Amino acid sequence: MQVLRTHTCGELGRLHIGKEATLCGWVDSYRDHGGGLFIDLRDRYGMTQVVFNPPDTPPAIIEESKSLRAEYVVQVIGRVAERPSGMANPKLSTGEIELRVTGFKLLNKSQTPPVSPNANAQDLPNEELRLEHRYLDLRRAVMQKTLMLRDRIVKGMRDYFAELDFIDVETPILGRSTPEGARDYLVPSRISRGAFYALPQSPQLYKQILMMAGYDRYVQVARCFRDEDLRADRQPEFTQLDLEMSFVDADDVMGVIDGLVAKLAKQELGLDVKLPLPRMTYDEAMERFGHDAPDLRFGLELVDCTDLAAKSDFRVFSSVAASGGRVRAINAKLGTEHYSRRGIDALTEYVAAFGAKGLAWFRVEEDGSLSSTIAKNFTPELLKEFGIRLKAEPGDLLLFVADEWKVTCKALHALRSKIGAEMKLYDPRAMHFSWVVEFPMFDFDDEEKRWVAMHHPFTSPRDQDFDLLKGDPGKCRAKAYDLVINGSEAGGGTIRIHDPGIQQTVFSLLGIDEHTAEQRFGFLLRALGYGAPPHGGIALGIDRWVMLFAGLDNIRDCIAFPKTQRASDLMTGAPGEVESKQLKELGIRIER
RNA sequence: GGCGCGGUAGCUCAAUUGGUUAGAGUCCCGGACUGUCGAUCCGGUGGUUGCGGGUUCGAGUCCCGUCCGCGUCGCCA
Repeated sequence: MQVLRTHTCGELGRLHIGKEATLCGWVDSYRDHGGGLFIDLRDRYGMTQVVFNPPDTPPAIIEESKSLRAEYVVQVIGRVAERPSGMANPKLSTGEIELRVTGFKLLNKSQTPPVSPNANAQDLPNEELRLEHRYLDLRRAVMQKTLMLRDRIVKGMRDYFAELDFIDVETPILGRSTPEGARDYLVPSRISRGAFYALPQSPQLYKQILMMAGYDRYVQVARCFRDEDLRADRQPEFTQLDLEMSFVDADDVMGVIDGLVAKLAKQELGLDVKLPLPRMTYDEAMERFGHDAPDLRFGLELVDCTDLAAKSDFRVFSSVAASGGRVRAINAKLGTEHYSRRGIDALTEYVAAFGAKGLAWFRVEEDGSLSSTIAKNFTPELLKEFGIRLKAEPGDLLLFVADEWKVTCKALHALRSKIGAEMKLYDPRAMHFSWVVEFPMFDFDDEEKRWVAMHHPFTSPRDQDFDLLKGDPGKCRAKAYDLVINGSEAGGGTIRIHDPGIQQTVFSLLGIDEHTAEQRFGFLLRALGYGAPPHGGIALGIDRWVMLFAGLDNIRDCIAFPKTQRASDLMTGAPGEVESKQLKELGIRIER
């Protein structure tokens, strides 16, 4: 047969009635009625009911069709026919028609699949099996839907930037290790024995060099690698839409991304996103939400009560206030109904994982008074002040964390997220896009007793903060911006330093002396000395975009061949051992 | 590395306080059936309870260790 198929399983409809068609696909399910047999034939375009029935189908073919099982691959030739009245299936896009078989060929058999491509959500096999037999798992309609969404998102991005004159430039995968930042994946060099390449954590330095080379708008769909522990939204290799622009400030970069967000939100979700996207400074985000990527789909904001706490006789509050810590709270509106004493205990246990030593709480009674096991430590007047500060109304649950600033942020952010989800304070299908800007340049590493770059060492401080570099680095703010979708960091970028002097200053502040800087970044410093344009850019986490656009809660379902929590590939068995000959060539001996 | 959840038939799950021969649905195998679409009906096969040790008259169940998967803290410029 010359033509294996004339149509796909998703395209036949009323228009084709009476025509002959040849379909190929997988047997999704079969229904044997003795005299005749139905199969649902599936490919990535859809499903079509195929009928083996006299008089259309010759007896020999009907006999042959009896051996069909799930996932057999078949070719069927037949006539497209309208289904008998009352027999249409509204669940299928092709449900008004069926293919009445006249010719048939079994293209391949299948063993009984351990992972059923047609399993419904509650009978989904465990993930271990799905990953081991990924070729079967990827046949499932939701997986195909997600990967097709991913394709449209990436294509949408590529088209968008191409229209804006960005050019796609590939950068090396084999690069050089930079000790700052995440752990590198290393690749040993055979030729330079004892030396290693590192897989890129991002194409950061290459894209800056491209700006210095005059390619003023660069874009790349770039694979990135970080050898850190995995999470539901984190894989060791992931994909970024990476871009860089010359002669721009932060507003220009955010403006470009605003346009992309609007385009893709319209294209994929039918949403009209209002531009410009809302912006919030890092300081405001930390104060109101305790996190640099706040979920703005709901309220439940943090409220500072340190001044009131200082006036109480409750030692936990007063001592924290006296020692420079913070007492902050959230008001779970009408939360007493949702959280019993036991429920509050569970919340207390939950925040303990984030370093909070306890969770103080008050219920707001019918008369507006605050009740709690700790209420006796507060005067009625003070309780009233707390109530006013937190806008307390009957039925509300007030939850306090008293600790150093960082702990109150972590614990209350986690608590806010948990309560927001548990009390269903937002529509899970809602989408919220925003920017968080003006991040601190540096974070003080308490263990190593030194400043570390919050973003990366090439980030430019705000113009008005240049003097703070030498005076008070902790107050210095960066030209940095993170794109936040539903409480997830969906992208981040900065305007870079283009002045070699400032770059040196930042290096020395980070404890990178001239010699080390020369060794690691000499090429960048030299390039800065040959007419580097002001430049900046951003990288968007494509896997996360797909996850959020698809409404999924884990990133593995957005990646065709993901890794497990132990960073292994259950299908191929990677990482695997290698021949001793290979190790010998590389001069590597394994310690056991 | 820490904490938590899970691992029982090919698959999804159940199994009371430690107690008879570890069950159900589905898949698979055989049979019946001319319109189903989660087809239906009848019959049947199928088990190293992840692995190793221990306690016990007796372990899927309790204890110790270990492997694997998931979530999370640390980590992730």
